[in-house]
Amino acid sequence: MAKKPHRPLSEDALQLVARRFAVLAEPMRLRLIQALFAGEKNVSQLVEATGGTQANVSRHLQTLLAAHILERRKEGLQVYYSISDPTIPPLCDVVCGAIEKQLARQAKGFGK
Amino acid sequence: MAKKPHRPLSEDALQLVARRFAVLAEPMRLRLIQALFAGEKNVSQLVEATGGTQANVSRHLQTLLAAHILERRKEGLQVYYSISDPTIPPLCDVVCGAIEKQLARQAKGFGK
DNA sequence: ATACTATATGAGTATATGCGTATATACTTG
DNA sequence: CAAGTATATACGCATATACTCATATAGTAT
Repeated sequence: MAKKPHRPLSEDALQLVARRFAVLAEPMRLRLIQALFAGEKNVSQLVEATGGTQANVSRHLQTLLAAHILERRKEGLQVYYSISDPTIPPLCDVVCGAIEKQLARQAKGFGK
Repeated sequence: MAKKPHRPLSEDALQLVARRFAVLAEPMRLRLIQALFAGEKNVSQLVEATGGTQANVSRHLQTLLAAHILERRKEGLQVYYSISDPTIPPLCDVVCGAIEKQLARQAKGFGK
């Protein structure tokens, strides 16, 4: 089975892809994901790592959870979150690479 | 030079990454990108391919252009757009793969 | 010049979403 | 049971952005 090229996406799939990108389009959520690259953390640790408020961190964690990007594990009072979607790290790598090129281009004077 | 793992992103880089994801978080823009996988097209062709209005298609094209995802080429009255960022196809592949898994999971009854 | 075509943009409106404050829920301990 | 701690959520406000309609701009042709 050869690798398929880009087949057209159904309308439903399109909405899901857009939704997935939207979930990743918030700096605070990216901070959370980044903090979790090192391994699972509980909410308090994530509040500290990101500098956000507890309410806001919790909200964003729910968003990432609903998107099946994170998973949670309860241990007494604490809730530990970790990255459950293996496509997230390579995804971030690709985008970061593109951003770095863009930043490098801008550093040289981006008038083209 | 070994491949670097995930180094922490600067605040600026974080904003840019978030912005990039946001640009990709609209179904119409994904439709445009998808239509352009096959090669460059002018605005009228993209209007037809996506089923959007001319004004809306044009606006989204400007957004993609500003994000350095597309490039434009004028030929008389027509303006031809094409994908200029080589990271876009692999990016879409990764996300589409994840979405397909998610859809497959849902299809089997997603109560876990 | 005028008329026509292709594309871009300004204005207004509707919807979505992020954040802060306060409160609710869940769990532990005494 | 009450009190305390960790996490989640409801509400309201402010802002961002997608969309439509109308118009502006750029280029072609007569």
